[in-house]
Amino acid sequence: MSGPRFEPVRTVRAYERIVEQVEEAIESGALCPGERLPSERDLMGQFSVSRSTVREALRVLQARGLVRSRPGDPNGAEVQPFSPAALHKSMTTLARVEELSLGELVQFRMVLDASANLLAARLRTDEQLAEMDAAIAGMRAAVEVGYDAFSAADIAFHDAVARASRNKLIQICTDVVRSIVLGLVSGKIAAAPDREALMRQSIGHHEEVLAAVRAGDGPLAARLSRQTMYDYYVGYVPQDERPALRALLE
Amino acid sequence: MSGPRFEPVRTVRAYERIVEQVEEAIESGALCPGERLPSERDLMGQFSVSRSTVREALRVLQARGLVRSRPGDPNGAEVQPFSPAALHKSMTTLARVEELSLGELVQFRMVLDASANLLAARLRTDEQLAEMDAAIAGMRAAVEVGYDAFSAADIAFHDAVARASRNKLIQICTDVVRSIVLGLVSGKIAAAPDREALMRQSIGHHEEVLAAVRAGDGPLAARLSRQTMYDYYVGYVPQDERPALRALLE
DNA sequence: CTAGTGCACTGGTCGGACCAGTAGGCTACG
DNA sequence: CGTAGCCTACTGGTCCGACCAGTGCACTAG
Repeated sequence: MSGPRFEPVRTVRAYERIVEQVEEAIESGALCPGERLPSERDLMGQFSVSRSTVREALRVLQARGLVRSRPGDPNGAEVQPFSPAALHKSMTTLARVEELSLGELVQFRMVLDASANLLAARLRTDEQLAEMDAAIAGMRAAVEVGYDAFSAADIAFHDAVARASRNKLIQICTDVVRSIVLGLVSGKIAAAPDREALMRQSIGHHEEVLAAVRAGDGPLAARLSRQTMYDYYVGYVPQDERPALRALLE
Repeated sequence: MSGPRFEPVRTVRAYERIVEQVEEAIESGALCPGERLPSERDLMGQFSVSRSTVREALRVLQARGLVRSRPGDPNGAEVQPFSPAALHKSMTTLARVEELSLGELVQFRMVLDASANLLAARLRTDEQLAEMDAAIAGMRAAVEVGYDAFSAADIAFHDAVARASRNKLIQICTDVVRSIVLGLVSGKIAAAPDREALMRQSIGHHEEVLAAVRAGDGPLAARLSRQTMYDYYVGYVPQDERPALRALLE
């Protein structure tokens, strides 16, 4: 039997075709960030569809972070530079819907940050090293100011390390996962009675990590960074999840 | 001067409010996967907006993978179980728009896979070990069959390891990044003249990794897995990106 | 020459309409 | 009595026309 193998036909909605075409134009570089799409009324002519259909397509493109439209703008929707906002959104959703635990998130940060340090120890430039120095100086100055300033300086340090890894994926995932973790625990940290001691301890740890990066000792920097993050967050991770975190500390 | 600090008012579109409400209902668990939303005509009553507005909201929710609607379905849109499809989409966009290089992608896979192996060596169950055995047996059997079957068995192995890590984030990111990498190189691998030799070499490497996981030697499993992936993909990575990959091999 | 005012356009929203599907109840036939 | 087939009452997808509140720009009045 088995005649010609027919595939089930997928009915494609009109607005999906529009999304595909615009997406292709953007991803291929035919449309660059900052450029404008034609107005909705023009697009309905070009695609031979109604404005409702054009608008549904634009809503999807906007949800994916590719374009943005402003009411009243005499030009059409603006092509956006890529931002991890969409990535962030879907990962946040994942964290809430799939019940990603704080332990898993911290564990993932340990993996990413350790890798970034491992690579940074080999690939960092002197400028990046200076950025890390400045970030730690900022942390030290921020102890007196408050937790928010401290956290900002801490983020600056980890961002500098991530950039030094020269891997954009590591940078972006680091950023996304960190903001989710901080959203879960920053309130608790800010309210901790011994937060000043925690901050001072964290600064010492960061200095050790930076010394390893400066010395070009990647494995050491990775191990120290894992330990640093473990110590900083372990207090907020449920007891039964801690063994999984310790599994990363050799 | 400095009177009361006024914040700029953010004009919120009607459809965004709808998205927020439905999103909240899903993420809080008030709406579970498989449940149905009211029909669009019901929703326009509940939200006191027109159907166009309801539809734009549904388009956004659908783009985020939270709901799915079928024409003709007497029930409304169906709440979807979380799928990494949206994550996959935004990461693929990132890869195209931001010109994520193959080197960065492979490097990220090395990081993820090594971490998964490190954790799996400690946390794996006997069943998961059996799955990995079966996957390698499948790889061996598939050498004669062809590259597609081999690749499928290879994927099964890495999936088993990722599951054994007990970190959902690692599992999902592994899946997403792998499919992007395979989309870039699977054609080249399938066409490689020496692909049978490559497959046999890969099987040997996987066996070594599995032995380390079985023995509970996490660091060894991690190192071997990095080496395995490096050897498998290095031929497709441009010369100038290879040093960054080797930086992960200590 | 500048400050102010319209105007022509934008996107956001509304309401109504039609179509092609689907599901499930109803009917008529075996 | 059981079932095959039709029928209806819905669904989502698309279209149309309209109105509103914004925005940018050209034009005008001082």
